[in-house]
Amino acid sequence: MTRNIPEKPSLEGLESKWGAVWEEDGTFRFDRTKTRDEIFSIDTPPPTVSGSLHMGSVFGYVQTDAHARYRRMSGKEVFYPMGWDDNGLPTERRVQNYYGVKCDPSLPYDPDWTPPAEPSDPPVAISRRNFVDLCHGLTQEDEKVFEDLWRTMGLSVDWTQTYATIDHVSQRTSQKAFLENLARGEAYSQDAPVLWDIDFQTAVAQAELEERDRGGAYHRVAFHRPDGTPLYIETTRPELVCSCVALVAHPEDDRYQPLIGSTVTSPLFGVEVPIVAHELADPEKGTGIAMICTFGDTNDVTWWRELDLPTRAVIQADGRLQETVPDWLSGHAADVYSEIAGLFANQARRRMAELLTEAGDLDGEPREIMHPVKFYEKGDRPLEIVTSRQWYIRNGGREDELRKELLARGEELHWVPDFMGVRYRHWVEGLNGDWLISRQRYFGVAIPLWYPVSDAGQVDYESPITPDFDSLPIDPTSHVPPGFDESQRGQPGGFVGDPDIMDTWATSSLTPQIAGHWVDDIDLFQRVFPMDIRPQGPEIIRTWLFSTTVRSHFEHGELPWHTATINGWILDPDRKKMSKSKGNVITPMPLIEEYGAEAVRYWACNGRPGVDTALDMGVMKIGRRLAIKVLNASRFALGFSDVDVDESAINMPLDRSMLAVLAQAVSTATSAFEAFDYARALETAERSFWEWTDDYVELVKTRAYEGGPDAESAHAALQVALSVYLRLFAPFLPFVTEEVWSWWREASVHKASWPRVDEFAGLTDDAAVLEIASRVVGEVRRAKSDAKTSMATEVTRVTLIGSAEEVENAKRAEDDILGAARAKSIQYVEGEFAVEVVLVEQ
RNA sequence: GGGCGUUUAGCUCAGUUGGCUAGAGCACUGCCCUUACAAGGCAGGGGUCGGCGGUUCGAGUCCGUCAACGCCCACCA
Repeated sequence: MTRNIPEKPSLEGLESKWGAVWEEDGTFRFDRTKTRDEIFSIDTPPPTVSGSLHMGSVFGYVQTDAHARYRRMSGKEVFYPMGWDDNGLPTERRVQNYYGVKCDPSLPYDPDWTPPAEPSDPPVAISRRNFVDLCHGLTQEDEKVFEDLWRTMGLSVDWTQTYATIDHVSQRTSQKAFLENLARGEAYSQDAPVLWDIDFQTAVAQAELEERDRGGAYHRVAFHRPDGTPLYIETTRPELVCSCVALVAHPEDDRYQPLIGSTVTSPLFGVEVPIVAHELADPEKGTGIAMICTFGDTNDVTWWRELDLPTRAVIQADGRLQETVPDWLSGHAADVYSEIAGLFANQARRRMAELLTEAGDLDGEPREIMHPVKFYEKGDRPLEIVTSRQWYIRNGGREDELRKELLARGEELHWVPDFMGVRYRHWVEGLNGDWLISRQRYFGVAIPLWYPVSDAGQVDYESPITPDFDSLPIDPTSHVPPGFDESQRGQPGGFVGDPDIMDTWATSSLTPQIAGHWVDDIDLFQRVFPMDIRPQGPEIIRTWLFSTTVRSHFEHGELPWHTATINGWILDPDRKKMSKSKGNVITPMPLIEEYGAEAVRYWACNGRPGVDTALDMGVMKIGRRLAIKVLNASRFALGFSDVDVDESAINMPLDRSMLAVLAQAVSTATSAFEAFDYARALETAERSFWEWTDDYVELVKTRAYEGGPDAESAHAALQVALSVYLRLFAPFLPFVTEEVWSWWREASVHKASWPRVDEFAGLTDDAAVLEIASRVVGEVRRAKSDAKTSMATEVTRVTLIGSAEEVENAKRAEDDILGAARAKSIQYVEGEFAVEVVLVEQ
């Protein structure tokens, strides 16, 4: 092929130019005829499309892309799909805000309804189906934005292999896997207290909790013993005195031991409650004796369950205390309760403090404290505990045997970096319950079950009716179970559909099965599963990584992937974690426009695996400079000939020495990539390339311009080296390397083979030749710099003082040294290394 | 309260199994339009490798301990 080298190569426009070519040519299209051992499969994280774009999104994906490109060049067929996580609460919340709507499942579907032009305030109530339609529509727009970003960044995903966690295949996969879990007894439902978000009005799982420090106050409240003496407890939740079912102290606490088994009455309400003993009661906290309410915190749930206490719940799903007076209160107690009925917990708390004070049962002023309070990670108000029927998948939180098996999976998984495995272990060891997967929300995969209704009108939750696999996905609120018809919905002798959806993790825990088409293309699935790598962020080890492991363990009896590569956090330039709440999120597009996609990629690939990395425009500038350098150096290296020069021309010691040095770099970069250390591979290539341009290129210049066979050797060596450097950089700088490749090669550099050391067989000489030549020229440059003169200045005489070996090696590159030094002659003296330079005749 | 990670030049970071005067880029200083590159090149100044204590012929690297920062987990009395 004839070389076609532009006069003034530039980075401008390369992203769109090559993005279009790759799409057109199907460069990254997956070839499914390959077998499992020939394939490298990636369980790409589906980004939450309703979330904000920020540099954190770019960071990990680019690192993975670099690795994918390495594997592709190494001869693997890379299965690199892209998913969109559009399922679930984040999308619902975005739709609510974007259009000013809220979902009211009691409303009928209105096929003609269109969203208001401006977000409506207050929100318009719409039917569940209208609401879900809006979610679908908006997520498609959001997905487009992400796809554009990924394409601009040059991710080498196969864009024909995309999925969305709410699409047909995902729903089918999710429902089928759930039904399999149910059939094997791995999924079950239970009516029990759960952590509950009062704003979203849904149950939440342990994995979605976070604790936030909130102000509270210890209220020292008097209960009364039969003889009237007060017994003080301390509580931050005096509004729950009406829900108190017992007081609890540690069994070995001498202060309270004599009271165990006796009763006290609650203040204001006069309810008689027992004093019980349990190890969980901490003698150090408060007065050492605590009030057990149903339910103020997860401790209460434990005590209630283990001590078999009655239930006296007043907090409703909306977070308010119920309006009607509870049946365990009457007379004066009922009057007191009416003071707090219908209030939110925090309002009731203040009122109760006043009432307790009036009654003389509050000792002193409430004592302000800061304490950790459980929140739903996406929520704004503290979680309450509400009893409700929910679906669970076993995860070892309640069974030692399963927990051990899942811990063993964590050991079996190859973690990069390895210390990330500890986070998995700690999470599994710390689980305190099974995985709650049902959510009382709308936009998600339905729990594919109906329940029979008895002739007496009772719903039988213990005998769910399941759909046929072929009918999946189904929506039990609109589809009818086999053997029934719609008129029997909700009727005695009929059925009801489960109104709940599954949590988003219940579906995204199946991404290998979804991307690999487990439900509808088992041939493809077997070619890609178990996947090679799962790249992801550290914060979702407890959710995504763990839940995917659980599902695969149950469904396939093996790990879903061989290796998990965990990326670090992105910190803002002040080294603070970027988060929306801090308002320091930096979006990628402006940076890409300013520095170019390759500069941003360079920055991302400079972050070490798993290491938190600060956003640094300085690093991006270096990346941009490197890309420009690649263009210019390539122009030089290819500019001596119109066609390829035969490698057999490479016979000059300096050229062969350079190739020996280059072979070293190839070896190092390759082993770095094999260890998933893209950053070291980049650093190796970059350092080597920079030395190549600074030293070798300067040394060879004079000879390269002279013509003749010695020049041919240089031309061929430059060409071989450039071919290697372009391929070493291709995973990191896909656009500029492709551009240069196209000047003199037919196919894509991304389909070229990763450089191998055996390419240099027969082309190398002692690396020491280039090394000594570079040192001598370096000393000459220093002399010129010290003399404050141009590097073009002629040198009268150079004297190299060195060992016999150094002298010998220098002699083998003497003409090149003289040319680069602009020297007329060089003399050699044996001794300790030094270079004497005489600039002008003395 | 526990766990993990980080701490190396003013800034952002390398430093693979312990081994010669600790590296890079940015920033700073000086010089240079040298036929790939002046939105560049060349050269240079700058570091008690967080503190303390060990192991060793030798420690940025291994061990102990303390501190700061970050993240994760932990029963809200």
